[in-house]
Amino acid sequence: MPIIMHVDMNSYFASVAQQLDPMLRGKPIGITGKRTERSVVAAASKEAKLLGVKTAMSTWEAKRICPSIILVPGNPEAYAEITHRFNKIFDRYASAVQKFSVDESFLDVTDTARDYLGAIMFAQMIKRDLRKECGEYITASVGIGPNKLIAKAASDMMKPDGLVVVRPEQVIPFLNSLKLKDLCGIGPRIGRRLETMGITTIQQLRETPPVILEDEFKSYGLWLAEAAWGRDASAVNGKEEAPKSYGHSYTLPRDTHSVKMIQHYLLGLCDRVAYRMRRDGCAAQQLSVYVRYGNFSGTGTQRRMKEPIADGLIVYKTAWAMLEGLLDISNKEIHGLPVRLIGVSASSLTEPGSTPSMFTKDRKMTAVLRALDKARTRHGHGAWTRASLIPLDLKERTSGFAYDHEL
DNA sequence: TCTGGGGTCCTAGGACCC
DNA sequence: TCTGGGGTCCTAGGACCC
Repeated sequence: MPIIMHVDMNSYFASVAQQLDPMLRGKPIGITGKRTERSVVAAASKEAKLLGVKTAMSTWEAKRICPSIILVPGNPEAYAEITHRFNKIFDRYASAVQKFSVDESFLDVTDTARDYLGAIMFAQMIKRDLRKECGEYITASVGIGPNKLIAKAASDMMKPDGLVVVRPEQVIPFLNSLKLKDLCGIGPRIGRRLETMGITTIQQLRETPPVILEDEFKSYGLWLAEAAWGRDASAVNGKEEAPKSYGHSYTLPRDTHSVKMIQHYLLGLCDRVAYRMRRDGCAAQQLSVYVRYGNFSGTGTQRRMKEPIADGLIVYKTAWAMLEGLLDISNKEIHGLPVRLIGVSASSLTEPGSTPSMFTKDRKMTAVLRALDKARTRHGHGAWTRASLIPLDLKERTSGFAYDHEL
């Protein structure tokens, strides 16, 4: 029987901010995107949580509930650095480590810890190493169980800095103490659908014949039936998988009917997507665009490429043609609902490292892109920007809009 | 001026081909 | 009374996770 550990960093982004900046320690802080307006709290410090701030709450509401909150823009480089450090710690204790997100990992300690007592010791050693090597403010909640599903639910039970162990014989009583939504995989929609079927507890889910669940949820129903018993056969996958898509989206500074404004931000998004593809030596065979309107409804479309693309301008021209088909446009104005957010995503990627000449036929352009990419690799995304992105940038700034000019 | 931004996987239905 | 059937590609949309 496997022994799996799930390590979940507590208030991760906020903890990193407090670790790096002593002025933020002991204070209610919220981490936002690069912009604080029209954004949400990606992570709240424990002080902010005590005052009622929750993850994913709009910054607007967070400020209303907790006027003393300090909003801090995220610092992706710092997270990557600390994530790298704790991954090195995990490698010491586990035969396989699977990164579940930037702040969560699964560890297979079956062969290294040997038994649950050994796993508990490992968990304590990992916590000690984390403090020592990542900082006093970086703490984690650890769950230990016979599979990923149980380990993950266990780590959620005690926060912050918790350690919860669920031995195989304790799985059923443990599950019976949880709510349906505590299982990773049962979100609000599935939860509501189960409720309309009269299933409100994990116990009831377990007593429901799998075939009924399969009828309602297709193959997902069979997964639900297994999950109700605390079964999860998926292994800890230690291999680093190449991304399957690269996407960026952006909520505009204000809802708009302006074609120009949308084209402006779209070009920035496409440039970023294309840059990441070139950096990783791949190209897109499928492109998706997405629009969210002012009333939060949305629509999208995707298109197969005749040949793989990785040039920002080509990505942009394609994406705009697709977006144009989605929007009702005449006289450079969009009709109907104003646009709130636009997004672009590149998928069906070619094998990394397989891109011959960056998929642009123009050799001069290839050389230009290569030089520009080099500058970004060395000096960051702000190293250069397209001239066409500047006018609106200045206009935005003089009109008092705070917005990310790196776009 | 309530509701971000990054991903993954699955299903359904139509087109198309043999 | 009528409609083939199976596989694959493509697009749209929905669900989940952090």
